[in-house]
Amino acid sequence: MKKDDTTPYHHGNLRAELLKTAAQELQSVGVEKLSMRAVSRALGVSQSAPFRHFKNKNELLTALVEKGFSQLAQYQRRAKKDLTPTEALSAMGIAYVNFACTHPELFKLMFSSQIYCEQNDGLSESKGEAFSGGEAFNELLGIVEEGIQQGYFQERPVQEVAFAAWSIVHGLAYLTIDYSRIGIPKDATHHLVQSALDVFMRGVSAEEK
Amino acid sequence: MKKDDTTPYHHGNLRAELLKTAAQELQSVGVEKLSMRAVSRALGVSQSAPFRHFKNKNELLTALVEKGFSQLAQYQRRAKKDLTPTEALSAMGIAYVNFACTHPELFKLMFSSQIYCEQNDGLSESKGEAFSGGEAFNELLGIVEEGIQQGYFQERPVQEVAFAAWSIVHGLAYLTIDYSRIGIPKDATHHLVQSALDVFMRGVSAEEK
DNA sequence: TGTACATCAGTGAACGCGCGTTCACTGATGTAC
DNA sequence: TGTACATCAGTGAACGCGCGTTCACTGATGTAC
Repeated sequence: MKKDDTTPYHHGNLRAELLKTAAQELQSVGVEKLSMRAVSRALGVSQSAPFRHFKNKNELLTALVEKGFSQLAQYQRRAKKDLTPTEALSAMGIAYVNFACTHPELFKLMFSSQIYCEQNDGLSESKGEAFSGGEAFNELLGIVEEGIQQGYFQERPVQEVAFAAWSIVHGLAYLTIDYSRIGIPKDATHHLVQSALDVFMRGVSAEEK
Repeated sequence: MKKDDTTPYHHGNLRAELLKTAAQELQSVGVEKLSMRAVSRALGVSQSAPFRHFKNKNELLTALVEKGFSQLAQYQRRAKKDLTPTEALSAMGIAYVNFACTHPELFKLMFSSQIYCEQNDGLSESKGEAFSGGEAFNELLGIVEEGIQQGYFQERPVQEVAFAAWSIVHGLAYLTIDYSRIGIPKDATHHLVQSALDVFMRGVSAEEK
């Protein structure tokens, strides 16, 4: 056990560094080219070292995804601070898209569900919590409920509205990621996201325009 | 050259069969586990045979994706037949989601942009046409324009509305694919899609409600 | 119609690659008395 | 404070695997005269 957290031992806090390096590697080469060996190499450590900290590759990826989800939830929480439900919903949407654009490969991995499906059929129970983006979705449900109660949004089943909101930002996220190199110029993206959210807000709003 | 198209030669129309088998394989194992060798094996043909018909794996995948896009456009065209713009837009959205759910792996591959990015940097010009889902997006632009001109939809820049529409159905498609095994029960999906589209249509509609 | 030749569409062996994971090991760290 | 021992976190060699792709080949098909 280390007393000195600031200056780790010569053989330091490998687990944390593995996660950090794996995240960088993921970002730069994508999931399908992410290899345990490359991560080890990047850290100057033997290729078997990671297996002291993660049972297998899948477990490393799972840890990455979990970190991703909590980071996303953080983005959301920050975005909605001190805003009316209408503004908050919009801000959270933009935060979602921003997260996706800042960490495109991580974002895709988070939602690819390719981690659990391959092997751990037995562990399915945990997915509902960790993998449906539960925390972030709960934020969303909260805002929507508030918005309806306070008369900002039209009366509709909360889950339906939340799901619709999730859909549009999810779509925006994917389109922005996949088409940033193609077709759509980078600077147009923000405007397109904004106007798509406007359309959505109008669809959900209690006011008549 | 074959005169008898119905009964191909003993060594038949391999190219077409490769595409068909690759599509099945893609559907059942996903892109990252799709291998040329597996396709060859499935067809009972030597593992080098495919390379007579496709320069490399990338070219096979590209062909698959192209077929996918034209099939998607077909879904769209069928859906909108003889409907008002409002109904058509909604029907096309449902068709889009249906396509995605029927061919989830193909759909993901189509939009993953992992095909071109790896190698063919020189071929980027063609992407605008084939890969931005051009044909399908044009269908969409057409409907939106019509809808605005005929007073069904609120006045707004056509591209913006079309992009917003695309976003929501794209998001619905991805969420439905990735969460069909998780959380959301299969039969709830259709209802959620429908209600998300309702919200969107309200946001875009010219009528005040 | 028959022969000679070119082309086409397969075969099968081989290449080199990077990967995930295991295993016996070693040296450093932490703990008990 | 010092010694004996257990545990921990690395090493490096090796395993077996499936892959994409190449290459010299062969046999069937198509073409010209």
